[in-house]
Amino acid sequence: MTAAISSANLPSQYNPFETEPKWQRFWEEKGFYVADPKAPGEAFSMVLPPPNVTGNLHMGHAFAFTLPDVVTRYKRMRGYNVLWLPGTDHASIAVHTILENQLRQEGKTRFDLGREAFLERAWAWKEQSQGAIKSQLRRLGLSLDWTRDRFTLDEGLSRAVTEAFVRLYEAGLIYRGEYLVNWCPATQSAVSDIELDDKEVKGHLWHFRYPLAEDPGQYLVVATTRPETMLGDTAVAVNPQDERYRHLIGQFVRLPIKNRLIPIIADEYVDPTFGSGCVKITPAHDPNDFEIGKRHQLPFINILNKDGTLNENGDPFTGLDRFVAREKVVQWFAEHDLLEKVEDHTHTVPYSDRGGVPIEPLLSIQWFCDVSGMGARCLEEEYQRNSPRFIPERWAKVYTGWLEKLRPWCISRQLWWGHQIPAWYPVIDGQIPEDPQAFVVARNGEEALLKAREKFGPEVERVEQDPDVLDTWFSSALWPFSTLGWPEETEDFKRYYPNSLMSTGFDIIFFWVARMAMMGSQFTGQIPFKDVYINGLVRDEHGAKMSKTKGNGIDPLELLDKYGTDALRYALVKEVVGAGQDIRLAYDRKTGESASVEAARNFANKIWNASRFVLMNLEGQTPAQLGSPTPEHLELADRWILSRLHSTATQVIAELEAYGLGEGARLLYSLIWDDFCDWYIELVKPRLRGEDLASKRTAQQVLATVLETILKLLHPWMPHITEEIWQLLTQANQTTSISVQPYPTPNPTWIAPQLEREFGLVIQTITSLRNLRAEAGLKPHQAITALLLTSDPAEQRILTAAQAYIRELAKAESLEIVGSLAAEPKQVAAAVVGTVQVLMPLAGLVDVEALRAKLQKDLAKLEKEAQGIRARLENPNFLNRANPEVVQASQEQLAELQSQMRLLGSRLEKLG
RNA sequence: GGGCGGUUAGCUCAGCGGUAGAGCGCCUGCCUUACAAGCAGGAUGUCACUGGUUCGAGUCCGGUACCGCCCA
Repeated sequence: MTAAISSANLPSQYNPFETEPKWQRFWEEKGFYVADPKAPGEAFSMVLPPPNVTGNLHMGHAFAFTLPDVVTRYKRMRGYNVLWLPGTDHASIAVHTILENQLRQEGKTRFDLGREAFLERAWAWKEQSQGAIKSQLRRLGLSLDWTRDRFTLDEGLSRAVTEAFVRLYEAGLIYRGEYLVNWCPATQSAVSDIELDDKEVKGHLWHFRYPLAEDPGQYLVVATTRPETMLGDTAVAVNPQDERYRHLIGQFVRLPIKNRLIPIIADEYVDPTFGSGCVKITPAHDPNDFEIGKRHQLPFINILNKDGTLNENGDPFTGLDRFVAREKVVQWFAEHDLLEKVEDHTHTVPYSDRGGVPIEPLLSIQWFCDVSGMGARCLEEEYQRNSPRFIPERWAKVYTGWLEKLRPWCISRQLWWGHQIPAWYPVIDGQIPEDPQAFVVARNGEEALLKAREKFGPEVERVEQDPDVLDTWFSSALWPFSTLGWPEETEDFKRYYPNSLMSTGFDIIFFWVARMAMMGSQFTGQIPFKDVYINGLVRDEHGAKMSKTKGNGIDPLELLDKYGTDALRYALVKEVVGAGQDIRLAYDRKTGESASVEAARNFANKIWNASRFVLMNLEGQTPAQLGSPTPEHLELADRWILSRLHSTATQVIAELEAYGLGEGARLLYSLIWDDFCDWYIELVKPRLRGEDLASKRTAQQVLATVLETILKLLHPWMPHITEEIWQLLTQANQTTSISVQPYPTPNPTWIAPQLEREFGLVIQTITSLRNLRAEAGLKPHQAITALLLTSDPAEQRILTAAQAYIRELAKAESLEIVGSLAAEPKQVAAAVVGTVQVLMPLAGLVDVEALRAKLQKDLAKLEKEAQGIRARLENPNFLNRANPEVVQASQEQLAELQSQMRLLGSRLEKLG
């Protein structure tokens, strides 16, 4: 099968659904993207931000993954030794939420099921979701190395997690401690600060009276938004400078309901201007109060159970839900005349991201990681060496800002799906000692038992592993190196670490990027990536953030099914400005159509048809068989398109090097559609049909080389269609792939700005004639007579060289380029380009008024333009202070406008 | 309260010191053997407001308004 035969059969519409799966399979089967650490070339390595195994990919994934694929494909073609490693994340809390919702439908809880059965379900869910995600990643045409696919809970990564935990513990950086954690009563787990979602809530501010112990007729007024917490109050605080209360400091109030004496203490934290200036202190249930409690050695009274009901300390409301208890407390105060007042109060309440309910600060024993040291090292790296480099730069501030106010990282979660904490408690006499510090950390159960007996004596019967799992982000933090085989010093690790690039969203700079940096610096002594490219969000058609709760997501699969992968990829990337800016995706919810993806689909179709034209005219010859065109055979149009090609390639490469992915996409659009299709192909048609075989061959050579270069330039954005056409064009027969061909290297000697300017005159002349035709109401097939009148020898030379083009594209059967007119034509449509008078004599009946109106309109336009420049040139300050070149350019510009106006004026006069 | 984006043609967005562009949509004419998912031609803008810098400001600097995000 030759290309000549197959290209004759090419359909006139590009069908992505036939070609895309074919090439996806081809790429993977042939292993083009399997990294070889032994192969030469500077390493370019990335790990895919692992999608959660929570269902399907959404539009944000499609966007966030296409961007680095453009970079990866470019780097691969540039000869780098590329590794792009895929994987998925177990997403502890998210999967729990899904499974527990399922169980709720069945009227069960995970505790009914038990750990083992629950985990079985989790693994089954993971299989299903992971399968869907992987096939979707493949459908996006991402050039991932699937032989290195990883999952955060797989054996190797779990070993890395255990190793990291043990090493951190041995370095004294992991400890158990009693802290106020953000407790989610819905999921019954601690959540980190950054898993909180603050919501504005309309609530109340209740003002309570706390009677003084020594004088029950007097009382202090405290205000609270959470009345039930008063059951755990252990002090009332005032500002030490506050004259109103200074004399009371050290005295006591009698806490209502509980009838408990609690001290009045002085603390700078209290704002004397807010409310009454008295603050109730509940150290076990408020982060600020916790700090005060520690400063003043107050008792910590926990009143809550883990499910959000009150415990025995909440007596007399033991067993009630926190919100029911709230009402009861208020009622009690009201009944005992201790409720001073109630105000409406809008305040922010922290909600659990996953659980969807207000979190409760709760005193409990958790595992913590002291990240202060690693954080400080990361900060220094960023400040001293700009490492990692953020693109766009402004995100570095978000990163350093967070690192500057690091808190201990609570890494334990009261969940089952995840990496169980590698800590064991000794069982002595059938019991685990109450001391929270009685544990050992080990790599496995056997080691734990040995360590436990060593530490607690031979009476340890057995050990019991901590039931909690680690925060999912703990394993994610190791991702850039755990995926490469760490803690082993593997070949991959040595070759591809640190990663060259991390491409991800701004929303997880804290969750993820900072933690990877910290763990990387801790375990490998290096920041795990050189560059961090931060992409923006895909917003919906109204500019709103897509979210599950709003239900305004746009399904990428729907658009892929409708327009194809290349179209979606191109549509997403071409919207990007610089980097990191959000994009908005046009979308019609009624029809499911997207104008921008459709435009990209049309672009693909345009490329397809231009290629079809080229293939049909190469007579079965490949670019290699045709060879390079010899410079002396090139004509004007050839030199022009080659100049456009090489200058655009130069710009595209500069953009790619600076992560200007959208800009590069737009540059190629213009090169392909405007320059190549609209002008070059049209200009070359007569030569392909003509008798001049040398000219024909040159045209074929230029068409072939330009098309092949364009395909390579565009490949990173639209990998499938470029592969499809490239295979046909080169007759590569699937022996190799365009994706592993060298990226074009522009040759500056082909770039001819002067020639491009001159060609501009030709284009304008043709456009002007077409305009005259249209104004005169001529049918497209009607031939015209054209006169081009200019006294400028340079213009004469250019037009003469291009006269065949003008004849062809303006449908001029007679064309004269003259310095003066022998006889003045009677009725003539006229325009002016440069100093060329473009004249189209019209035979027979013509609407003279229409010709006049057209000339007057053109004149008015010129006059308006001239006025601006004249005003500038009449300003002495401009003449004195502006750059002389600019002044001269303005003068020349005005001179040209004036001569154009003279020419049009004389045309107008001649109309009579 | 602090920080970061954005505001340009009906819509989606480029442009970032020399007097405004693209795609879609709109109007006119075309199924011209690469392409009607197309071709040719055309219309459309106090570049949010406001001071300033400059010979000259969508373009640089300050402020205001509105929209959106992030952190308290």
